[in-house]
Amino acid sequence: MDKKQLIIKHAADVIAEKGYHGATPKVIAGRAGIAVGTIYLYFKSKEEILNYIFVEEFKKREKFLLGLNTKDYSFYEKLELFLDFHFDELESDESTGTVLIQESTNPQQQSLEGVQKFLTELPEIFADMLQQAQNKNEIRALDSQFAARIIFHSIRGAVMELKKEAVQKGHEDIKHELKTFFWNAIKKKEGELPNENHQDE
Amino acid sequence: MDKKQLIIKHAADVIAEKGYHGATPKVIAGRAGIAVGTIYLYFKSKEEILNYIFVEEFKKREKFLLGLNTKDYSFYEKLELFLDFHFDELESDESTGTVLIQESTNPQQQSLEGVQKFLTELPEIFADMLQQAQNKNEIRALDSQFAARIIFHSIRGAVMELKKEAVQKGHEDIKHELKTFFWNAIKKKEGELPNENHQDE
Amino acid sequence: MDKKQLIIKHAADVIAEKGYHGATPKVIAGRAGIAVGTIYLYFKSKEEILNYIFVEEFKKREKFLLGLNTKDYSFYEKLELFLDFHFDELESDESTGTVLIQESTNPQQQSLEGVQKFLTELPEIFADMLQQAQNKNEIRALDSQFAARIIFHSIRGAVMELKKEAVQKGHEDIKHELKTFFWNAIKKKEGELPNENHQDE
Amino acid sequence: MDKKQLIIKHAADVIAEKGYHGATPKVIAGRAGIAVGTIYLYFKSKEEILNYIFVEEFKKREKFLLGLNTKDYSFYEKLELFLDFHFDELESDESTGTVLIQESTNPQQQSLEGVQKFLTELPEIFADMLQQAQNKNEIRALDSQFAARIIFHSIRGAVMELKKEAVQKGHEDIKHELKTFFWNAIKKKEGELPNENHQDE
DNA sequence: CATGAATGAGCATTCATTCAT
DNA sequence: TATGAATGAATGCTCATTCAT
Repeated sequence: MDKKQLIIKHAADVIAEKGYHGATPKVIAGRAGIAVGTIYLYFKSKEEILNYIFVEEFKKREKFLLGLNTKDYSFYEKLELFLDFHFDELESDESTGTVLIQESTNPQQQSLEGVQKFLTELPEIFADMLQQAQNKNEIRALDSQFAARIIFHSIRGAVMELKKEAVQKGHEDIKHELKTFFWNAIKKKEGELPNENHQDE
Repeated sequence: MDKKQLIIKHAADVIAEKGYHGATPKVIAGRAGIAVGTIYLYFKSKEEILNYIFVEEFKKREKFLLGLNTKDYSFYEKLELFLDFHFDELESDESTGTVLIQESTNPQQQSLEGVQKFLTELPEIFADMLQQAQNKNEIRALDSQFAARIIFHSIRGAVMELKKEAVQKGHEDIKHELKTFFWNAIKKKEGELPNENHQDE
Repeated sequence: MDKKQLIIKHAADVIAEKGYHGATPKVIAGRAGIAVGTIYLYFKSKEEILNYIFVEEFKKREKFLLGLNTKDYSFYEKLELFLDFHFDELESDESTGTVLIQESTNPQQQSLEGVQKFLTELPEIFADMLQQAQNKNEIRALDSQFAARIIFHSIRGAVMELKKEAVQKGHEDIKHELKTFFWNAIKKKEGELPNENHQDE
Repeated sequence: MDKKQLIIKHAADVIAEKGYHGATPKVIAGRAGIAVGTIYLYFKSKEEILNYIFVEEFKKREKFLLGLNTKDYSFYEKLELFLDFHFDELESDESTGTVLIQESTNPQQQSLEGVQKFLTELPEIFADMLQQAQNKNEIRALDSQFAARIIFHSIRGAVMELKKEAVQKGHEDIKHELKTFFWNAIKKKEGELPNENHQDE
């Protein structure tokens, strides 16, 4: 197995478990069954490990999202496919998902190139998709930038919850719930805000 | 001036800026214009400062939410009032809001009583409100626990974004956008999921 | 009650219990029911408290020993009276005795005037007594300086033991054992205890 | 060179000189010519260093004393051999001896396994030897437990004195004085030192 | 390539002492 | 006198990083 991937894998495990600061190179090396020094043959610093994780995961999602745009999907289909992709990723590698969510909130980590990309470029692509959907009249009028971020962070939140509740509910149910939730939030059609209704009365 | 509040205030500032680990007692004391030792006159440990912040903020929100339930508001009104309250809090004390969002994701902090309350009891109260709204037929059928958490974390996410973009958009606009978003996501009435529509075609 | 004595009393208690370094002014003040600042009205420093204890206890013993020399006792009688005096002191104020033994071994404390006196002048007086006894042919030939110190430290050791064993044996028994032990060690030739001789006469 | 022994050696030096509390890891490391962190590669804490010293020295003495019992020595010979052994140890490593005596009186250190063993098990073995000697009629009737402790602590005291007086008197003289002192204190009846008897034969 | 002992700046915390009240 | 909140130097210990083997 590629040693760089071996390190990344165990680093993600330990960071997910103990947080970035609790994850010492010694512990990561121990888990990976290698020497501390070996980590520094593949990464310049501990920070770079985290950065690498974010860069890799960003690339995967970016590629997928850009790929979606080349095909002739409705926005709802895109949303669905992206959520499926996202959840599949999380299922296949739980700790990496946790790390993405956990460590992106830390201000000291937000200067990392990978974290920054993950946090700004990904919602950006998503916002573009929302804007196109709006142009095509597939969804209601909304601030696409803002809505993209709400959705992006809601997914983060949903994932956080999933860790906690020892999964009473299956991933499938949660995905469905999320899709419905978001679709209702952004879809075209009926319904003004109730207080506008109130004002009519 | 109350020294405990002085410490809390500057601790929140520094934690918001540098993260919990970057916020050393030395720096906090420096900002507050007091000696390091003084911190430990009011708090048993650095951890206790963070915990205190969470406990206090939890109490405020709990009180407000429980207060809402005693009055005869529609769910939409409740949602609106809570968002108003929440955003007002954040506006009046930006760093505390940042801390709440930032530090609640760290696994090492999640064992703190205050963090735990904030992360579990608050969505719980919110879930109760959603459940009642469902019973009264105010909103569509949904998993109230899960929806509560999506909303809760979306607010967290929205707040995170607000910090970043040097507020191109005003709080008022964001509040309105969020209200609309959530209300559409959960309101009664029209509209099945589009793919169900597709299947009909 | 004299406040200086009040402080000394509780300081001795705490030092006996936790050692000099474990005895913080805060704890001492707490036990004495006074404020920390008050201690510093009566003592220049924490070190001075310890010094004061040693000086006071040294004075008591010095006075007693010098007093013995003015009277016409046999050496055995003197030894007996001194042991009685010493044990009586310990019984009436256990923690002070513990402090004397405990803290005199610490090299950082040995520069204190009081500790130094206790550790050097007291055995010196005792050595003089031994020397006189030798001159009068009451005891065997020995190095009086050295013997004085052996005896002095044996008493310290005996006292240390007394603390530990929850006193299975009474003070009286221990005193008798010590007297016999020392007397045999230094007496002229074989023979009975001198006061047994006296009783015979 | 073994680094654990290097640390122990310099730790003992510094503790002997400044006491346990004055011996900071920084100073110990400085003396040993290593970094502070290196200490913690070999010892879990500063306390463990002290404990290790006591455990090691206890083992040495225990082994020697138990070894004596397997051979057919008279008690006087045993006493003599033990004193010789003890003083040889002290001569070859002065600071360790000082530490044993100095730090065993501190109540906070007395909970350490090694200190406890040194202070209770060693006199216990000695007491057994005294009891056997009594049974064989080699020495007078006495409380073997108590006498063992007097002797044990007298040796401690004698050692303490030795440090101080810049050794006016040689170790040999002191050993002889101690042997005579103890032998007189415990021997059967009047009489000469046993080895003088031996020489007579 | 791989190792892991060694490093030392930096951390959270304590506590003897002061001083305005 | 008496107070006790405030101080900040100093403590024991950790951990990201290096480098000789």
